[in-house]
Amino acid sequence: MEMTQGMSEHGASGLIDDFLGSAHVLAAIVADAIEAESLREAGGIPVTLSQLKLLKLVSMTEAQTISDVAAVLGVSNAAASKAVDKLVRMMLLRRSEGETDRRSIHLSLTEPSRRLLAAYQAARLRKLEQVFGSFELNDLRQAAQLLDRISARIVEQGVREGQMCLQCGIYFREKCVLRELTGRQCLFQHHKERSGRRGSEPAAPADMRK
Amino acid sequence: MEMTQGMSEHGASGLIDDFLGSAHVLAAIVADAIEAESLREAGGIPVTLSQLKLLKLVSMTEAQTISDVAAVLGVSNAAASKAVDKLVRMMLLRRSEGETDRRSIHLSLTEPSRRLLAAYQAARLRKLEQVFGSFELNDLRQAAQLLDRISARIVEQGVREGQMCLQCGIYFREKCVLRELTGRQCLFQHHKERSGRRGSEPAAPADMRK
DNA sequence: GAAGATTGATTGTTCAATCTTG
DNA sequence: CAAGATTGAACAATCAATCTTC
Repeated sequence: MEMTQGMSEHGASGLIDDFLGSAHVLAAIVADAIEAESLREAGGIPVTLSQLKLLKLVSMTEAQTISDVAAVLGVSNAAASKAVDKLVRMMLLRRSEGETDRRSIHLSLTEPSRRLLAAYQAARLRKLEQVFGSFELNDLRQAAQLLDRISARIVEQGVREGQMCLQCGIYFREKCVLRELTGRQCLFQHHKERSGRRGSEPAAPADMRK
Repeated sequence: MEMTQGMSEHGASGLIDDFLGSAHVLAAIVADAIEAESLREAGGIPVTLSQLKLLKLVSMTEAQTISDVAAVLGVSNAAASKAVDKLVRMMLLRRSEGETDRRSIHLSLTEPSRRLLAAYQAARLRKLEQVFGSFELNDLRQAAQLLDRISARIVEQGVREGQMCLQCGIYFREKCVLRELTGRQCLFQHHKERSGRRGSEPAAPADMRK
């Protein structure tokens, strides 16, 4: 029974485990007590976090292929197709054929989903202010930087090439450090570029994330 | 095309979103590229992360009720029961009736699962050394502290009382700051106390985490 | 023929109901 | 009858196969 101690001498391994544990716990609690809870408070229609993610994606990019949706949601094409279908039946998404390519799809929000999204954002903002009011922005900035550097390092080291980054979860980011540090492409960005290039609609989501 | 800036006026909300995004991304990447990947490298039997979690729990606490297993895994009792059943069929767990209370269950590892766990731990340690070799332990310590304080604050603020903490994921912690800061109980700890009290076995897992 | 989306079969999850022991 | 564990029905995820449009 060796494999007892810590990483190098002693302590290091325990420290790293603590660090990883802290990051995991924070992520889990945020998802549960901030995101999902805000969603519940947004009231009305019961919607899962993964469904919200889809709605948010649509509001931000006017997504036009199921594959992109799937990648951003982190699920299979099949699952994305079914998820979209369900939201359409719930009247939270509008689905129309692509204009230039009839294989692809154009998704847009409906009034109810716009309201839902806005209510969620408001509830979330309230919670975040309560929680983060007492922390130093500088500390947060610094910590975020460290986390990003670690993420980047893991990706550099460990992930086989040719894969896009799709770890954003619900946090689509204009300025993604992973992207910058690793040169890895991200489907959110990828889609924004593509849909930007063909200026079919102004689309102006304008409500999220400000 | 605005949607660039941030929270209240400018900056704060964007910063917090970035921070939360960084934490989420790190957690996701660690799960994918460290934990799951180490598990794949451990080779032999294909086991999911959630199954590993169960094995690890057993190795650390000699778990004795399905409900505890369920809570720590973060799934329902039904799912836990089925998961245990499957691992038993795969010969990775031994299940016997409780000694004092025949309703409950006593779980223990088998030789193959012991080997699997050890291989996983070794692969994981290798990866962690590669990844974290270049970071300052002090920065990690400090960041972990900040993360913990934020988690604790969210729990204080947002979570309805009477719930246990079960957010550890795969990171069972002897010294959980959430527990200390919030007084909230944790099932891992809870079980350790209980099983410590009835000294039925030395059990000495002793191999994990030290 | 290849890219996109959908459908069918399997697996894993939940909730509700049931069975067993205390 | 309460606490524990299991079983059955319903729902979402996956992979493989299919259908449609380019």
